[in-house]
Amino acid sequence: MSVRVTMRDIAKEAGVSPMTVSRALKSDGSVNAKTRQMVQDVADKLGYVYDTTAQAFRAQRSGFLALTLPSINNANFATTHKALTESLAETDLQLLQGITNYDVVREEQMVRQLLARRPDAMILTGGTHTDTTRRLLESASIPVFEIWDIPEAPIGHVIGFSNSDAMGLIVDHLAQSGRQRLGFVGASADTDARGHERRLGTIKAARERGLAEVLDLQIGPAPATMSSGLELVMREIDRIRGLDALVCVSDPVAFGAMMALECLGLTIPGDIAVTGFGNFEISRISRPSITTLDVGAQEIGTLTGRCANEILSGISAQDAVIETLTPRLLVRKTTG
Amino acid sequence: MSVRVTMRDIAKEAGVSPMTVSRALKSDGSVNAKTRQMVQDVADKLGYVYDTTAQAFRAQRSGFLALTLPSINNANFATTHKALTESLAETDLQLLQGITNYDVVREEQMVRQLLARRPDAMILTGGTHTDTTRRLLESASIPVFEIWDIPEAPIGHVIGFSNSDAMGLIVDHLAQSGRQRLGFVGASADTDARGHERRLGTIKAARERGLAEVLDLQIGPAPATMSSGLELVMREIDRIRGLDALVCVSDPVAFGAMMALECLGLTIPGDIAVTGFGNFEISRISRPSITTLDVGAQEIGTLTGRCANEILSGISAQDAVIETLTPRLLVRKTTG
DNA sequence: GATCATGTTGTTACCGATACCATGATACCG
DNA sequence: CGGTATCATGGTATCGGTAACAACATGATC
Repeated sequence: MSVRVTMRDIAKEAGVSPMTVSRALKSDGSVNAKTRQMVQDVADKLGYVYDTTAQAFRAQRSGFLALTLPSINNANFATTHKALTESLAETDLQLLQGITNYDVVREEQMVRQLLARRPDAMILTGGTHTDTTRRLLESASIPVFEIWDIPEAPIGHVIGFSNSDAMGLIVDHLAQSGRQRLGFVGASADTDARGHERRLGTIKAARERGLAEVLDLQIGPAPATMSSGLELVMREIDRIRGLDALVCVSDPVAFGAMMALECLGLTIPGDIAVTGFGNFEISRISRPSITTLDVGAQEIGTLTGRCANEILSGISAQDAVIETLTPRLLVRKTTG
Repeated sequence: MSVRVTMRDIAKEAGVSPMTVSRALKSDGSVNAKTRQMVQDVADKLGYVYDTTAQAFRAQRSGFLALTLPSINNANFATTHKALTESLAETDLQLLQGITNYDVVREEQMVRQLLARRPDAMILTGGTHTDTTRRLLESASIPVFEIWDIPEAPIGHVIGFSNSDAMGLIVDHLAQSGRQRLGFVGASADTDARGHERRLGTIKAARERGLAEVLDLQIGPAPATMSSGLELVMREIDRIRGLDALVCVSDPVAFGAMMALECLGLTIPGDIAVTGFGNFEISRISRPSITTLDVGAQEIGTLTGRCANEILSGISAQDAVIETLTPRLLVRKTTG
């Protein structure tokens, strides 16, 4: 059984031409019902498996939708991935993904590797890329989607939200509940462009609302995890004691920070408020539950999938889609 | 720029044959250094991107490593995925994944779709499959790996651990610390074969150690999440009050359950012990930290990647590899 | 009976990269 | 100087499915 069965084999066995086999298996209406059934039976008998590689090659259309993600180990991106997969379920598109580890150089490598598979479209998580990446994508002449961000210079379609503006909602809420001295906890600027946008947004919003200068607390290179939030608080507790709110770049970081704060005897939200980002499950379940932003990770995936499918199937025009989502503030127990 | 550049185009522009272009770009030693450089320059100038689809078609070898995962939104599988990706980084193998949603019928669809891409090997998470899936894989005559489980009837290679035996470690520990009346929290049997193995293992171990019959607490269909752990405790609190240990199918479930228990006024581990499974980050960071099992999710990925690469590159023989890992008990604060 | 529409099947060429073999050029040997 | 090894390059065929067109049979229509 080590040789593979092709349509030619089926054709020989069934006594028809390969073309008829092709038509029969594709349920092309132009083939006689009896012939189709016979071909189908022979195919089953021989254990035939369709060869998408050959079809993709011939049609010059791979059926792949390429996707880059910073990390697979992040519930937010996983949600987008899941929604994307589901909104593609009815189509013949298949996801082909590359993990960039929050690194634009690695992203470039992945884009190169993905483009070599001739995807029908490319979805990039994030709006920061190397020049070469941009060049590669432009000359690939396929639809490009940038999601999860609003890039300054979009390559093609955009489905995301402003990380900077989003922080305004959080800072507003903190200011309204009387907090004045904020600290921001996030990964280093060069490893997490998205997180850095949140940092800048927090600083800007605090300034606009007349709060004290934001204390910048950096936890090292991305990804920012529960552990990094916990360790940062342990390390910087002296400076943190002077604050009345800790704005965290994500929910896991907020949770880690909260565990450390409680361990050190501070009460939440009494002594200090804590906010997260992303509406991860932990923020709803933890005690106290964490005030956070829902950015519509699922909606991003669903919209992107639908939009990509419409463009690729020619239903909608190729005009650049710019879809700006508005994050939703979820006030919970960590901000009193 | 909408037509794609092929080796033929480069050949014409560089005044050589397509064959020479192929050799030059592949750094085949048999092409003159000066010619190679010239070809390379022309390729760069034209913005050429190699076509892996054509290469795969010609070579009858796709370079794909197909992988099925029950869920993308699970830190344990994500860890395996990451380790697998990393151990493949040096090779020319590319992961092609399908999400099964803990459903063997969906797995069959995914396997069919993945096989049509002619992968060089197939990695299945789990050891429970439909008959058709087994048949498809057998006639595909490629190396098959089943990971994360020890299947009763392996299809090919196996890299996993016994979910049933693993629970013995937890039950032992609970028994030694004086717990007698255990409850098991997990998804319904038919949606999570792996979780069900853990249920059976717990029941078996409790029986062998002379503990009370295990109370079976089912949270509905997989996946088992923090929310489902929390909701189950809220719903079943009356029966749970009679227990002195809650054995959970995973760390997130344990965390959710713990939050609910505390909310209802029970102390952990004073009133009731709680255990998790999988050594998710939450189990180390939460307060109290959660006693759990580390099953070597990373090691599974690394081993599988290395093994697949060795077999595919002909370094090692095709003999069936059966690699049984031994989970490691991590005693933390939820079991006093 | 000739003409034409319709339904079904077959033939040929092609997608892009490359294995295989052939060929020409150069170097080196006795 | 003829013969042969070595190096560099080219020509051709091929992988599996399918678009485009051709061919044929059948039945309907005038």
